[in-house]
Amino acid sequence: MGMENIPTTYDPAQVEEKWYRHWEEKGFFHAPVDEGKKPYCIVMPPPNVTGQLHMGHALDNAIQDTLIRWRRMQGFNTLWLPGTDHAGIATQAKVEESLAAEGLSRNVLGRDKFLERVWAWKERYGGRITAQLRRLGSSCDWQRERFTMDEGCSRAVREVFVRLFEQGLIYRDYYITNWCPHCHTTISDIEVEHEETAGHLYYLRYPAAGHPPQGGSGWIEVATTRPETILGDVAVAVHPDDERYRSMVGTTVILPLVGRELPVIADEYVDPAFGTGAVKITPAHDPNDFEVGRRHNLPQIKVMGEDAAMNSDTGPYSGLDRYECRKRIVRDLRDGGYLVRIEDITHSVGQCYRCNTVIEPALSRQWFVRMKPLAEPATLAALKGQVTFIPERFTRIYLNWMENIRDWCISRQLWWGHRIPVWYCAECGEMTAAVTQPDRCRCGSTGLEQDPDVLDTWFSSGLWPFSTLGWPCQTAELAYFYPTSVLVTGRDIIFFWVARMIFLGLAFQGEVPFPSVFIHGLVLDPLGRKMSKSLGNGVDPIDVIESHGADSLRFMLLTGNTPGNDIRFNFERLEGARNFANKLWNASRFVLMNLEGYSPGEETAPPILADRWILNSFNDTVRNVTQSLEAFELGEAVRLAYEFIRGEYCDWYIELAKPRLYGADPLDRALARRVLVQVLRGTLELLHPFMPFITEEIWQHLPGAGPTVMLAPWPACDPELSDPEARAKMDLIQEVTRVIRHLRTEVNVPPGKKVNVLIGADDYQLAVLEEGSEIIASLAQAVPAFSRGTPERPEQSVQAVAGVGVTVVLPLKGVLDVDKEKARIQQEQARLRDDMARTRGKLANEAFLAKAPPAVVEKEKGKAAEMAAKLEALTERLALLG
RNA sequence: GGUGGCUUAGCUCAGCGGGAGAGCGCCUGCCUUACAAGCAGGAUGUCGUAGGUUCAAUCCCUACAGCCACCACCA
Repeated sequence: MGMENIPTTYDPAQVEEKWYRHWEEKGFFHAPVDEGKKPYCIVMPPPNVTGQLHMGHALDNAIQDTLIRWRRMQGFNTLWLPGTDHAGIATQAKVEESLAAEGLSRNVLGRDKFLERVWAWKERYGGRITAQLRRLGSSCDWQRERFTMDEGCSRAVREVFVRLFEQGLIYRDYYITNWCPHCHTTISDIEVEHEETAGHLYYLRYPAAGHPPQGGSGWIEVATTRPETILGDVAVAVHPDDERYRSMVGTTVILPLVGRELPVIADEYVDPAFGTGAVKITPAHDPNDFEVGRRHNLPQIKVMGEDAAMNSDTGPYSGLDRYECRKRIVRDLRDGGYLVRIEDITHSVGQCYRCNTVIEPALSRQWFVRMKPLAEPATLAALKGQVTFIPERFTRIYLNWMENIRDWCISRQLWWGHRIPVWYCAECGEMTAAVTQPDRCRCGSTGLEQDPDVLDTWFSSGLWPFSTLGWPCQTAELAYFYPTSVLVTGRDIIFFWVARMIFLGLAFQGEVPFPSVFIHGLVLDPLGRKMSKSLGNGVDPIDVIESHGADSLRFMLLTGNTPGNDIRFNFERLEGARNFANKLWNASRFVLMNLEGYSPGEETAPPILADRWILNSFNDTVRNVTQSLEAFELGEAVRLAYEFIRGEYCDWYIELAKPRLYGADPLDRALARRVLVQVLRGTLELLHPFMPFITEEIWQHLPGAGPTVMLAPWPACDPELSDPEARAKMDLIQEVTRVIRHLRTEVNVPPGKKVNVLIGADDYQLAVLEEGSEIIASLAQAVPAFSRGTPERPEQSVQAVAGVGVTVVLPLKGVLDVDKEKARIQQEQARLRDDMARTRGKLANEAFLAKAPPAVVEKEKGKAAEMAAKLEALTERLALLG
């Protein structure tokens, strides 16, 4: 390979596509079942099938790909299972929009034709996001790609529905649900976003019917934010203990404008301190009123239709939009003398999470999942540690939600989705739930009609960890890969998705779908705002890949933040990442340029200090990176690798190698080359999970490369390479080098000019520095000489002599006083021994072992081991000091 | 109303019981035969406030303040 052809700047565009194609074509992503190997599996959170990649996806997938690539190199049989979601409301809305542009609507087309259009839409845009995921470098098993509405997943959906139905865990009921007047469907509680909104509180006076009771005022005053709903009022409620209204309970009042007589009832729900302490009750249009209505057996009067326009039962208001009606009602109430006053108020108003339309609570017949029996095992699983959230605080959030969970409304008045597998008999009215369409009803009638509604999108994604592995068939994949190893997702969908996968996994597989849930934050814009279409502040990952490369994007997203925390998109850091890739590129160029005639097996001299030092450092890095990955600290892992490459390999080792490469000793030259290559190769392997493309490109250029770095064994920590002595010596040599460099600038010695240096040191240091004198000479442009002991009045010597530009007399700060240093170490050792005794005592204490959770015991053990290691290091250090 | 998070160098953020750090920016000097997307050197911090625990606290505990997020049925 001619290195002259390797350009001095790294160009991602030249290599990314090439390698991705290579990997995919060679089948490196594919994971067949192999009982001889340990499985490691992640199911990808399925993005919207017709969506486009955004930064959230980029972060999510960068994390997953890093974990997957790392485990794959560790020798696990690694399956990253990709797929897409049909995204009911979102996709249907998009297609409806495009129809509207043609002057069409879904109702004009009819259900079948409309669905054809959606499928065509899916065909057209369905490949876009998966192509974009490839550009990120995602090493998923595309041969196993799934879609929530493919045959297998649909089968699983029907199976789950029918089984839950048969267990009585799915029921159909008239209930008040969140109606989106724009999307024309019910949505579940978590799909409603509450926003603080400025509104008005209208105080209205309802006159008493007949003669006012003794002591009464002749009317009752209620407060409402939605005056148009008075048309559906059926009662006025007060708190049972409220003295002000006690005499009125049981009497009736007249509903203004309508004239209906309403009973005054007592119910604990009313807060006497709010408004007037009297509440108008509208069971068909408010969830609380609905409950009150049920308790008191009140009628439910609907006053609005699907568009949230007033219905035909509202007389003069019929046909008016709800807000238009509000204005009219207020005017009419004022004219009639019923309006007492209007107050400004800010209150939280529910909006549809898709279209931001204000939700109208509405009464309708819907399907629900009974949550209590499903939530209990899911709660227990988290309490018992069968599912662990990373970071841990999300466990509480999850538990909190699970414990207060309400029944899940799963029916949607949409067409795009899994149609509810229930058929109604025209003859007897019987409902039949079935996996496949039944021929006839139990009564014998063939007049069956399927429920028109479809299921909530999250119903099918909730089955994702097992439906994608073949369930309900007991496939080899299911047995082998379930439960999966970890779930990686954003904290915004813990409720929507994670919780549902957990309880459905427990219900149908008897096991949690994953032992760990790794939660990451949102990617915010550079100013810390959420990226959104309406703000137009989104950054397109594909643009970034094109300008800076996928590796840089991944590096930027993975560094400098911690699990669960939001991350700001930051162009400076992106450039930093690109610069780092370039640094890596050039360091590699340097190595490759110096390999002319190199053969891996050639004879070398025994390692010298510099080699021992870099190998020790590399070994430490391997250990620390691996440990960080095991703790899901990806940012820390990549930072460690970064610091090793920049701070040690590039800044020092390469510089140390230069004179050796150009020198006369062939054995030493061979040694330097060998170590340069060995460490570079290992570093590329460590970095590969984070920056797959550039590492593959360089790795392939190294002598003895295999088919792919993807399948190279993950670097192992090698006790043979551990060499604290070399580290200690190099620390001293580096310190001296830095001090000389500093003094050179202080006294303005021109860069190329050599200086004579006189260094005072103790015996131990003298030995070390003499060993390192060549290093100091070349890296500090100095001619070092050493003297025993501290030079007198060192600073003055520096000034006086350096002014001439020839000799620098150098004191070594701090390290000179060996006795002091020894004392310090001994003191620390004593403290460590103390701590260790305490920890060991704890670990020997049976009461502690019995009571403490396993995690705590493990932590204590870890601490003990850590202290032992520290102690050992200190002992070595002490020995070095003589 | 409830819960959680954040507050560390000019900016963006790591760290987290015994040395206060990185990147960018800034200052000085360098195109030194891998890299100016670079090299060498440098300046910069009462680690939000007040208490407490500890031999030792930026890190643990308590309270407070400011910002942010989530949850909640305020009519």
